[in-house]
Amino acid sequence: MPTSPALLPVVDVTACCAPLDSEPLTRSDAEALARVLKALAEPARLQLVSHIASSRGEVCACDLNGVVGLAQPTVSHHLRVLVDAGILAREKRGVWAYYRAVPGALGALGELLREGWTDRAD
Amino acid sequence: MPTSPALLPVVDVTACCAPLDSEPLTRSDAEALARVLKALAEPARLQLVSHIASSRGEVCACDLNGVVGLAQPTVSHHLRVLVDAGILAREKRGVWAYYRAVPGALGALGELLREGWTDRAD
DNA sequence: ACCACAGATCGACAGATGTCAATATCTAGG
DNA sequence: CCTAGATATTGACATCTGTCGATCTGTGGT
Repeated sequence: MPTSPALLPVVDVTACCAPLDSEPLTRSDAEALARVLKALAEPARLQLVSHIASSRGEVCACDLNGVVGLAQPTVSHHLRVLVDAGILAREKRGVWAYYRAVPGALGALGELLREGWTDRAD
Repeated sequence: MPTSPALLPVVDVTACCAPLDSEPLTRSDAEALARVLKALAEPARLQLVSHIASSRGEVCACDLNGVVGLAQPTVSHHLRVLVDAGILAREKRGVWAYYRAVPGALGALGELLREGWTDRAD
């Protein structure tokens, strides 16, 4: 296999813990969850993720440089953080790098937060 | 007025923005969202929130000091961050402080993240 | 081989953040 | 009023984090 081998880094947010309100998080679960949340908890990264997600499919890094008003190394850094967290996936084709949202990643995170808080009215 | 007046700080995460994958976040929306996510993106705070949420109802601060292995001022600091973010609400009765989860807060956040990522398979 | 360009990495720096000891504030009893 | 106890606030400190300029690493074309 010539090109990029991995396409699913996927941090296991879903495997991290129970719905969050069913039982208290252990320290290590909390650390795992915090790692992913930290990756998201930054305005520029939220804009990048939102831009990529709303365009459905992949986005060239060259387009992302313009999205937030930051220098190219900074954007590259933010994208790296998001990839490391399993939120985005990167594929390099030729000179260009394409980013896409990892399917289940943020969905699982959302579920985790939503579970017990939306309408627990019983 | 003697006692505590407000009981619903409630940061408007829900009013912040569209489902996140429908259109790119503006800078200010991203900043608002990041503020709330930053409050959550810390292991100790996640444990505190989880502990409070899983016990349904209110929890005395005196019980929370033991939950994470941190000094009392540190726990107080973390709780303050969570209250400021609209995730927890505090009510002081006598010498004791009771914390509870703000009903819609994290639910809305979860929805926001979940919306476009779970199974967008069309 | 060379050049031009896209993107990643490095090094440095300012500002934010988590932590705790010490102290302050407030409440309830005596 | 004074003491005891529970939280909150302050000050200091080390670490983490976002930012950018400079540089490195590739790829594609000539």
